[in-house]
Amino acid sequence: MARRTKEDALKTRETILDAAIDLFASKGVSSTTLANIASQAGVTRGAVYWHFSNKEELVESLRDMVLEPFKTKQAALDDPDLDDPMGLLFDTQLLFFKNLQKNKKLIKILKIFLIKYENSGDLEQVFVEKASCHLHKIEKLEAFLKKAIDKKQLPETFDTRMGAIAIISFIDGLIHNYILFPDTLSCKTEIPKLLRGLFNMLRTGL
Amino acid sequence: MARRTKEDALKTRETILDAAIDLFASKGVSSTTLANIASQAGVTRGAVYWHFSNKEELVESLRDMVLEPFKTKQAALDDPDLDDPMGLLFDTQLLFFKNLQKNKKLIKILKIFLIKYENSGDLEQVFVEKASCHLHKIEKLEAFLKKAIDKKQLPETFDTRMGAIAIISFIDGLIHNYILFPDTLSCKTEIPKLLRGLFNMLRTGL
DNA sequence: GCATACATACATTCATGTATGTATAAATCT
DNA sequence: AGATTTATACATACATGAATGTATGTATGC
Repeated sequence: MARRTKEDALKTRETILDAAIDLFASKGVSSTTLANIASQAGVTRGAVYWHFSNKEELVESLRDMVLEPFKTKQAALDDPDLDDPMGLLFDTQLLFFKNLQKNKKLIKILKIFLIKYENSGDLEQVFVEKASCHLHKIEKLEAFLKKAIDKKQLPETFDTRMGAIAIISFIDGLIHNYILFPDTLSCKTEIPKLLRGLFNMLRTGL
Repeated sequence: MARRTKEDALKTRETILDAAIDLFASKGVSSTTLANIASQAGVTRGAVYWHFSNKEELVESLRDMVLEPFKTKQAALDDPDLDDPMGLLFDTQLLFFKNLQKNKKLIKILKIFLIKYENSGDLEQVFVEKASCHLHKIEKLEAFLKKAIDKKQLPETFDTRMGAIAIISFIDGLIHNYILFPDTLSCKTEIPKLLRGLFNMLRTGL
């Protein structure tokens, strides 16, 4: 049998992607072969090579699946004049975790890139940099914090460099924790509390 | 030429380990071959196989190089009666970063296990669990925080579960940040400030 | 003389990539 | 509308290289 309909083809493509997600998240990217993915998806390597030119392209497809949602959110953060920068930052971060909570597949993909994929060369951690809404680049976050200072939401003497590092580190750690133990952190209670703790720390402590 | 003296053998063993560290840290574990390591070390695969039975054993040797220093420190934290738990916790974490600062090789090895190694199976993150002085196990950290409550260093109403998560996440994030950009964080100024901020957050905020 | 500390050579597996086959959906022609 | 053609969506088969593991050689310190 061959040449299914156009919709059938899209379906197998997604089946292959799902198989890849599961295997990558459990065995790691480099130790899962395209044959593994094919058999898990119930197809042959021929199908995999038809939809993706190689494993790297498969990985990049997964990467896009996580990054795309943030592209839209990023625009709001780049807005030059905001009346409540810190509030927006808080909401954005909370929204990130809410999305994770209701999308189990997203968690798996994040897991792949955070602990199941060996990034190489200078591009290392490129993904993680963008993971929490593209603010992961320290410079961008610093610029954003300066807006908060302008709006009197942070003290004049605030050290933006250290503030940026504190935010990135804390969020990063929370993401790692969430990925390993999703059940220990609820977006209704724990996450907001922790984020509020972080933001209080920024306002009061140095 | 063959059969060098006993000290020579130990020297080549360390040369091989150093080569492995460099290659693993730059290319990732799975994409560096034993032939790569051998040539980088100036020996043949025969030498590598003489000292290590395979790549996995090499990786575990590196793991031991990082974990061993913590074994000793852990004993102090397990002490049932301490008069200054939070102080000890602070000092231990700071010492961790100080060790990183003066041991460039340690940073590389940490980098390998944090972002250049795809952990598989249920043992995933075993290393990371132990990275910050074995306190990474939430239960252990919770028990430790209870000691701090007993000593009135934390409020009676303190949520130890969330406190543990906050500490682990923040430290984890700082470690990741330090590994990627060691120069942005000094153990003399930034790290103590950030740790103090964390500890203040625990005392005051929720 | 024997175990050591390697180097060299060989055999095997295994994942990849590509080439080819093929049935059928879809487009084109009449 | 039916017949023919063509591109599609795979399955199958094959060829290749690369990494591994092991076996063997060998010089030398002990």
